[in-house]
This record gives sequence, C-alpha cells and structure tokens, in this order.
Amino acid sequence: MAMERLRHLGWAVTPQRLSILRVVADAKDHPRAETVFERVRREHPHISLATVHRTLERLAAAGEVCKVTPLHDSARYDGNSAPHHHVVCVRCREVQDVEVAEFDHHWRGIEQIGEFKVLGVALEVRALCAACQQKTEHARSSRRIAR
Amino acid sequence: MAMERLRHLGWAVTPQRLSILRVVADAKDHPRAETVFERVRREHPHISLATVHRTLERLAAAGEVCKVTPLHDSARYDGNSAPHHHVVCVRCREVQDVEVAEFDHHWRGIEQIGEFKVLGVALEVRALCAACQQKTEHARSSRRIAR
DNA sequence: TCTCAAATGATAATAATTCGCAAAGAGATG
DNA sequence: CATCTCTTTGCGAATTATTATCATTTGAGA
Ligand SMILES: [Mn+2]
Ligand SMILES: [Mn+2]
Ligand SMILES: [Zn+2]
Ligand SMILES: [Zn+2]
Repeated sequence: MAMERLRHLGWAVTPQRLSILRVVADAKDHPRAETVFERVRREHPHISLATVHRTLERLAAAGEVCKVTPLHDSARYDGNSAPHHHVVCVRCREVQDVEVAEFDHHWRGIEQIGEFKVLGVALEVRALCAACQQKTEHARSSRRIAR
Repeated sequence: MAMERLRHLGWAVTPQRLSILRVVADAKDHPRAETVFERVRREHPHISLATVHRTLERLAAAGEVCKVTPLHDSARYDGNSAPHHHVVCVRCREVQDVEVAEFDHHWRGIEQIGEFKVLGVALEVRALCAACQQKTEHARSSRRIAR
C-alpha cells in the first residue's frame, strides 16, 4: 500500500518513507513530526528528524496526508487526507476528527470569496476535552477554598 | 477607550499597553506581534518585543483581541474580538475577515461534540488572493515555455 | 553492474516565542 | 506628596519547531 503510493507519486521508494507513511496511516492521534519520528525510530533507529519533517511536508503538499495546525503550536498530521474537520482541546491540544455534513454541503460549490479563489475550508472547533473540563473544575473549586 | 478597557480588566494602565491596544484596534491587517511592535515603536522607541508578545497574549486570553493562527506560521491578532472567520492566502498568508451568516446560525446552540465541550468555532478558508493567483499563473505559463 | 539525480543524516541556522531577573513604574494608602 | 507593595517592563538568554547545508549514501533506470 505505502509502496504503491510512493510509486504513484513518482518518488523513490525508501525504507524511511515506507515507514513514515505506515506510521501516519496507522496513527489515530494526529501526531506531530516529533511523535512520528519516535515511532518510525523503532523500526529505523538511524532515521533523522529532518527526514521526517521533510517527508511529512512533502506528503502534505502532495495531498497524501492532512496537515492540521491547531491553535498554533506544532503542526499535526493525519493519514486521512480526505478533507475533514477537527475539534481541539484548548488546554491539552488533543485533536479529534469531527463530522459536519451540513457544513460541507453548504460549502460545496463556493469557489470564490471576494478576490480570493477558495481552495478549501478548515473548521477548527475550540473546545475542552473531558479530562481538561475536570481539571478546570478542580482548579476553580480549590481556588475558591484556598482564598 | 483603551484606558477604560484596561481599567475594566483590572490591569495597570501603562503607556505601552495603551499604545498596543490602540495599534491593534486601528489595524485592519491582522498584524503579527512583530508588526505591532514596529508600529508601537514609533511612539515608544524603547518598548521591548517581549512586552508586545506578553500583552497580546494576555489580551487574547482575556478575549479583548482575537488571535488568528493561519496555516501555522506566526500568530496574527485582530482588534475585533467578536467571533468571526477568516480567509487566508496559502501563498502570501494575507488574512481577511469573512462573513458566513448561515454557518454561524448553524452552530448556534451546539455546545457539545462527543466528550468535548465546545467553546467556539473558527473557520479558516484556505485560498489564493488575487495577486497570488496571477503569480501562480505566470509561474505556470513560463514553466511551460521554458521547457 | 554502472551512473547519477534524489534522498538521507548530522549538524548548524533560523524564526517565533517564552523565560528569568533586575530595575522602573503604577496605584493604594496615610 | 511620600512611601510601600505589587505589577510591569526591558533586556538578554533559553526554548521550540522547523528549515537549510552539505557530505555521503542509495534507489532506479540504462
Ligand atoms: Mn483529522
Ligand atoms: Mn479578523
Ligand atoms: Zn484537554
Ligand atoms: Zn496571496
């Protein structure tokens, strides 16, 4: 699978690329480059972080993976390159996919906004994950008690 | 105006903060911290870039300005803190406001997605601005001729 | 197998942002 | 106004993510 994808892109098939592609495809957690690096490393202890960055960027440019940029920290990648949307926890930065069918339907066909030629739309839902909701609660109540 | 806003936040009123607040309020171009710095500098030649970063971050946290994070480079700030959406040119990173009434209407009321408690939604339209459309055209045709 | 452009690894460089801390300033109080 | 205290500032160093450089290796076609 990974091999065909590289062939199809007309790129050289290297063990590093195969591994990166597999890691990103298997990941369900929108990993950052560093995380992909750690995972690929288990198979290829000698791989360089730079190679991971380079490869992910090229894959994103080629539309093979989706690059998510949640609330501006490090970029996060998703093996699922089909356009889709994300919820991001504003506290811990966990990223999860969201389906918004009506939304996509609404955008279908819109290809111009003012002077801009529309290429795509990314919806970023800013939210608090379950764990962080609790932590925030705790913080609040202990502050109340403390003072 | 700027003064009342600081008072209302319970923050010390300093000339630096007043100036930053005014610059961001007047800016129509979603400036980055560095740009705000350059503008504030004209009034306060001794201000530090760190102060600008600090202040913008605190203002964003307080909801006084809107922090936009277009395609993951440097953060961009908007004096208009009312929730709204943006088109970003994927080539030159120009940022412009966009109105999507139906969209906002659709989201009104949604406050939970799975385990996540929704705080807000940010729509980022990826696009090409007029200038960059042209440049891309040129690049294409000259490449065609070149070869 | 031979050749060579493409890819990699190691490391340095860059860019944006944050941190640490001493000095200056804001605001409250008498 | 003088004084006290807590906040904010400026500066430089540190951190973090990402990109660039370049010598070396390697895939892929002839
Ligand atoms: Mn995703
Ligand atoms: Mn805006
Ligand atoms: Zn969280
Ligand atoms: Zn542009």
